[in-house]
Amino acid sequence: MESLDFSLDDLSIGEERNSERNINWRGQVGDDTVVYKSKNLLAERRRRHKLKARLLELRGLVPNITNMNRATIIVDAITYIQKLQKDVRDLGDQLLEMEAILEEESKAWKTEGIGAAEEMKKWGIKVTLFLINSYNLHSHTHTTEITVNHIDADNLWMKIILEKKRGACTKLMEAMSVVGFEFTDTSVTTSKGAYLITSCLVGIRGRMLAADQVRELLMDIIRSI
Amino acid sequence: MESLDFSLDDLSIGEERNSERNINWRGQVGDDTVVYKSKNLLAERRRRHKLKARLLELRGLVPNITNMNRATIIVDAITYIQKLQKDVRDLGDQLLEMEAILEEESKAWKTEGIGAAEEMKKWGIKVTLFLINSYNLHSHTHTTEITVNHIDADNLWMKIILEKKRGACTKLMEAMSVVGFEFTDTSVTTSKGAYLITSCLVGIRGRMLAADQVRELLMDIIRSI
DNA sequence: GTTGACACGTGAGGC
DNA sequence: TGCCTCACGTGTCAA
Repeated sequence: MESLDFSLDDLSIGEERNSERNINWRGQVGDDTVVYKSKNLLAERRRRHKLKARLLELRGLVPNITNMNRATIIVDAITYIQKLQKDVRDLGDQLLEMEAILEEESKAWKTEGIGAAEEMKKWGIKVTLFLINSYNLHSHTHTTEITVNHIDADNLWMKIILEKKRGACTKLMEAMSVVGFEFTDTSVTTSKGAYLITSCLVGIRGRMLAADQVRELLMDIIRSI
Repeated sequence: MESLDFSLDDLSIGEERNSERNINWRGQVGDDTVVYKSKNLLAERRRRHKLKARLLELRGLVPNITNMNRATIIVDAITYIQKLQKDVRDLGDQLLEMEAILEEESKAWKTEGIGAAEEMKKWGIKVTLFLINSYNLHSHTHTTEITVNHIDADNLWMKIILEKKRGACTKLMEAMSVVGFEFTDTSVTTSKGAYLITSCLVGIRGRMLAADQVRELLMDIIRSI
């Protein structure tokens, strides 16, 4: 359609003079020189140059240069943008994952308290030991009460009410550490010959036992003390 | 439009053959029909359409669309690529930083408290702690704060903010127990490289030292750790 | 009426 | 040679 119109227009223009707007006229100068006149000739030239400059600028941004062609420049830019978008997505995911890990670690730091697992366990033991030492009564374990609840996948909250017995808590902590548990945010209170121990239990990541199992474990340990 | 063009071109091409290379000539067919002849007319048209398609595809990738212009499409693509590059850079930096932190934490985990002071500073813990304990006495290290108050004749209340260090708390407790003190109602919290220990100190009856003396004792112990 | 943007056909030049 | 790419001038349409 357009080409048909153009051809007709060109025919008319070439053949006869037209005074319409955007008047471009081809004046015959002399015998063989044809002078082209168009009002937007210069503007069009500027536009073309600008576009070319933009394209070159775009090409300068793309590291993977396969060709100088206009089409390939754009294609390269497209693939580059896609790669960048993918990179951003991947990096964002990775960063989120890292943040989650950091958050978890920071949580672990906060709850765990003592840096090394061993240290923490010893720390808990010491606390318990001192509490034990502060009261040197002997008794049996028939008043032991143990509560274990899940906080999340890797953390348990436990409460133990335990009759005072020398070294009991130490051994408890040591035994728990042996099987991979650590005590964090431990609080020990003594009252009327009993310990009240509340603590967060941090298990080995991904290998946390069920609360009931931990409770049984604690029971066994206390029984063996 | 396009199909019409193509058909027209095909028609024109089919009508007459020209053997000149790239030479297009306008032949009069009949009385008023002018047939344009160029061998690359169709190819050029394809090329233009392909370029346009690429541009549209590029535009489809860029979220910030200001205009449909060819130039603005490219400009938008340029700015978008720059933004993406910046994002990638920033995310990479952030990720590197995160990895460094993780590395540091794991190192600190391994070396157990060597970098605790730096970590405390890094997290701004020291400032907070000093603000909290600014009225307290200073010990030999910047990051240790000790407060000791009398509760009654046989009991002291103490608070220690201590840089995390392997075995520090253990040794502290052991040393205190050696000289006849016991810890009761102890709470230990660790956060970002610091211990916060609050405890009641029970001394041997009738031999309780003054609070200052206990504080000095604690400082000596900590200093020796 | 002017301006900007487009598509078009075409010639030139590079593999 | 043919194919491909580009720049150019131009007509047309919309703002």
